Amino acid sequence: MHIGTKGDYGVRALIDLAMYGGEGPVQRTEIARRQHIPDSYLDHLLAQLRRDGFVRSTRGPGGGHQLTRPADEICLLHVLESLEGSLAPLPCLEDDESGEPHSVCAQQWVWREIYDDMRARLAAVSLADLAAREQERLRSAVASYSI
Amino acid sequence: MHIGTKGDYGVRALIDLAMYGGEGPVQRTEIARRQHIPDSYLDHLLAQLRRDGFVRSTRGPGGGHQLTRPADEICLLHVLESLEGSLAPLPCLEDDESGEPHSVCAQQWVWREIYDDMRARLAAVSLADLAAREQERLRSAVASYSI
DNA sequence: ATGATCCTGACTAACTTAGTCGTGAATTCG
DNA sequence: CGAATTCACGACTAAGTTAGTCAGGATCAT
Repeated sequence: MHIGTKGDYGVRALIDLAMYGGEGPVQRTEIARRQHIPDSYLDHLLAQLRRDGFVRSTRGPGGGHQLTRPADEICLLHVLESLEGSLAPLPCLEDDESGEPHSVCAQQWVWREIYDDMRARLAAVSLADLAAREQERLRSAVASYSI
Repeated sequence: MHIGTKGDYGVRALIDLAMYGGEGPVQRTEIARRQHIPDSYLDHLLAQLRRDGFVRSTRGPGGGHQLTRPADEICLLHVLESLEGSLAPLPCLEDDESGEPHSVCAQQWVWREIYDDMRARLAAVSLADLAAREQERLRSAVASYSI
């Protein structure tokens, strides 16, 4: 695995929707501005997230993007796998549906546990959790300004 | 992180040395043949492992490569970090000596635990452990042939 | 209709990966 | 010594990935 800007930006976009999406659709340009993401790139990330059913979009004036489910029902694991593809650190751990058994490699047994544990931890974190942390981070940043 | 052929081949080369290096130096071409690694590529990997003090090489006829320490004193973590560079899944977790504090990202707190856990597990596995597993794998492969 | 907004695919530059190849340097043996 | 053997090192390359940009089309509220 390796979380690049896709995973970083994409997750932040969803956190943004979790935080500001209460009052109807949020526009892409607004997310891009708030999260410092290139607008044209965010476009692609939202398209991917829509394909995988995390967001719903409406066009036309007043349109924008919304989460399809409550933020506490969306887990980080699924979001990252949507944005980045498989998170497997070794090709031989990839879970492909083709049924082809991947070749065994010398370190497989070590990484199997690490990978399973990683996925379990990521599955235990929801967008709501991330949004709460972000909220707290913003609060403390403002506090430190006002000192 | 992402373990590519560097990490796979390099570790297998060291396992090979752990298994067959008891009787003096092992030649690169011999490792390459046994482990199915392109000879000229293995060259680079051994160079890296030598730079980081995992193997010692001697030239000339009868020369080859040897582990610098007993196989149970070399852990997988250090070997992989030598071959692949930092295993951090996010740039913000990279431990650089420059002292520059990397930017914080939204998911950092989740990955911090995962990364620490991963490193601990990799540090707990030695080349001797890997060699023992490989020995067992070979044994059972031979056994299944003779049925 | 029109203007806001999302949607899609083509394109690109920089970087990484997985090597190959050629030459040089050290060591041993006859 | 000199030839054979083995490692040592750097230049080069092809393919794939990443991180975008850009142009044009589709959809919808008003």
